[in-house]
Amino acid sequence: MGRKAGITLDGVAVVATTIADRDGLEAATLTAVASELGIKTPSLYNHVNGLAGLKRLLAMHGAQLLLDEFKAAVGDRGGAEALRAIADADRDFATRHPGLFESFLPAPRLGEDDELYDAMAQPVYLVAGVLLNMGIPQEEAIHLIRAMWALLHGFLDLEAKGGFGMPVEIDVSFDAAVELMISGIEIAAGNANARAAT
Amino acid sequence: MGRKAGITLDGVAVVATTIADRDGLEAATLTAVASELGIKTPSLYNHVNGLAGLKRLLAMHGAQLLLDEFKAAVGDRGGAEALRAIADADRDFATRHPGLFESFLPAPRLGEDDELYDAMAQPVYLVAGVLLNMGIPQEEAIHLIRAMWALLHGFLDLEAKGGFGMPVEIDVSFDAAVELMISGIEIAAGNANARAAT
DNA sequence: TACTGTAACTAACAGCATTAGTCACAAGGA
DNA sequence: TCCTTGTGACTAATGCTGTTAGTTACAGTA
Repeated sequence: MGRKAGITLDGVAVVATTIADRDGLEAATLTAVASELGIKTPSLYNHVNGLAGLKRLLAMHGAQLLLDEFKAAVGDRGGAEALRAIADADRDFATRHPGLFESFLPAPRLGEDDELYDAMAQPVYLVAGVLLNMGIPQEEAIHLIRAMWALLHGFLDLEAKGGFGMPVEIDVSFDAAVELMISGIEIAAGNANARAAT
Repeated sequence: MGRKAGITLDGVAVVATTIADRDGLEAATLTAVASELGIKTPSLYNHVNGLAGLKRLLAMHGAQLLLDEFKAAVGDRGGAEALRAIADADRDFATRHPGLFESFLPAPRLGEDDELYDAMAQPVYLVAGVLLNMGIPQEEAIHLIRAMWALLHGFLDLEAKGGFGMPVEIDVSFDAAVELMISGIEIAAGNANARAAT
């Protein structure tokens, strides 16, 4: 006994992600993760600060993955096309990683866990960048980002948890909702640019 | 021992709601509820089918309360005014009953628990009624309801869980998001009515 | 008055997170 | 080469969940 089992923090994250996505976030217990890794539960404390630490690791892992996928989806596009790409990538992510996606919230309060806060803010900053590039002034962009983020989060959460009743034509609904939001944003951008031109 | 303690299902619901709203949904355990009621944990099984039953009771209670508040808020208004009233009532509800609000999702799959499914669908039907009265055809209304519902749910969930970062000007953001959605709905209603007039 | 159902109880157990204390191995320095 | 030290596994034990089984006192009804 006392052998090293070659366990890395990344390995823990991957195993926890697999379990969370397969069996639901609440199934990603210390016991389940340890068992999957072939070690006893208390040994996990050498890698992670209890259950809270495991959840944090999951959120961190998810935030980085989501940012990567956003960047890949956006490429060098901008404007409405970039927003559509982000929306689709977000839904794709939520579909492929339901457990990880769920671990995203609650967000830490600012000053509580700055590193995690920062990681989770990155995808939002990316959206912010798109809006600012469209010519929307910062004071206005805050509200539009929140609206966009709320729509995406709400839609995907409802979809994941069956809150839409019958799962009929949800693809159409998603596209319609995103287009609705994008038109609103484009109108705001148009107004802002018109003001700037005078 | 063996005395009746005069406990009603409604009493259980009220106590559970109080705890959930005060200390968070996860604090509404069988032990906590039983303790607050002055009985032992296993005795709760005479009223409620375990923890799942308690959560169900909470969701049921919340759905009915929300429907009442929606109806009171809407009154005999219609159109955009009704939608604004619903949005504000929803946010008000989420603020006053954070635990209860959280218990709303996950929704049961259709056929799994029809009574709860129906109770949770009522508030949605109310929104549906408003849209149909605005002249929006049913096929289109489905998508708009989902968008509206997703926006509200997402916004309130993010707000409750601190997902917006700094809590600055959230009132403004909420109004802006709701107005954005309502303009989209009004445009759709205008188009539909124009088509109908020809 | 006897009967029956309800709603409380005690006892016991399993699964979870968590803490404390122990021990084997691997690596680095004398 | 040997000794020291730190890492990362372990066992043991605790407390808090929910849950089941079996028991018992009371209230209302036949």
